[in-house]
Amino acid sequence: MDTTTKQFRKRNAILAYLRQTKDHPSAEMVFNHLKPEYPDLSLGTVYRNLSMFKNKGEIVSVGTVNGVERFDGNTSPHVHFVCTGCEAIADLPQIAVPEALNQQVTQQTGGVIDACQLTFVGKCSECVNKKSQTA
Amino acid sequence: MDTTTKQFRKRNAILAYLRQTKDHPSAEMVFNHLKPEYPDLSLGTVYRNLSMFKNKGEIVSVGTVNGVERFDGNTSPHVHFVCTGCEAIADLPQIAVPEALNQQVTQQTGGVIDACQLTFVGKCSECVNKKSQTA
DNA sequence: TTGAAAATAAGAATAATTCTTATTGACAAA
DNA sequence: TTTGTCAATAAGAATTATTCTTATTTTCAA
Repeated sequence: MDTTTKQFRKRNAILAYLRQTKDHPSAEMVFNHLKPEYPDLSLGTVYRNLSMFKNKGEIVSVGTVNGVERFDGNTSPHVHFVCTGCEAIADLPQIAVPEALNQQVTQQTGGVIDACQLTFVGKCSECVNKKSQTA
Repeated sequence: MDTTTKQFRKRNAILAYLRQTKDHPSAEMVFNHLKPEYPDLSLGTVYRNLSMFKNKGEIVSVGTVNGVERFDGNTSPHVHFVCTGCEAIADLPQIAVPEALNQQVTQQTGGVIDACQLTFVGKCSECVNKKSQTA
């Protein structure tokens, strides 16, 4: 019975979704997206696998918004924009972190740098408009 | 009885500690630090006040390390260095975020930028040494 | 003093995340 | 092919982080 096979490898579905989506979903968002197709999917499984993929470097955490961790299947370093209105996280692919900064930090700390996170926080144009409509 | 007075205004003690320390403590770290002096301090009170100070802009969140939020009493924007070994967060006061980046982002998004977080993640010199000793 | 409203805080409740244990898959040996 | 063993996977239980509810204290005007 091939449904039995389908029942497993939920791990793959989780990774595939992260890779494919342009959102930067939380564990719960991933769960909600996959639950219809995998009815006996557990939220714990989503957390466990996200954590495992993160450790393996297959996905990346882009920090937390209102206490909820968000993930990105795109591991190449890029800048993020977090909207405090709708809680969306968008990529800013055309902006790069100046390499000179890394070198400065290495010098100052005397340690080793693994990653650099640059995040802009604000309101996206949509939420700015919504706000002005209300007022 | 003036001990009664001391029993309250724990809020002030929380803010004072954040202002004075160079660590970037979590709610629990703040709780552990103040508990000896304020034996009936509740962890909930620490969370609530940290959240309130954050909203008022008197302190700032510097993100989470291993799922635990960390705070900074220094609200002037500066760069952080997170050590994944000892979970310490240090300031890098001499490094500034290039203003040109802000302008780029404003143009690209068409939205409003409230803040910019630049964080370097790696191992501090101490943890690098520890690691090589073990090997 | 006393009464009402605001401020403050403890403990209860909830939400996020991790741990434990049971189930399934893979695959070598019979 | 079956069966046994070990690794992989996952569900639900448990734990930890955070927020909510309700009780206590303070303030201050009457």
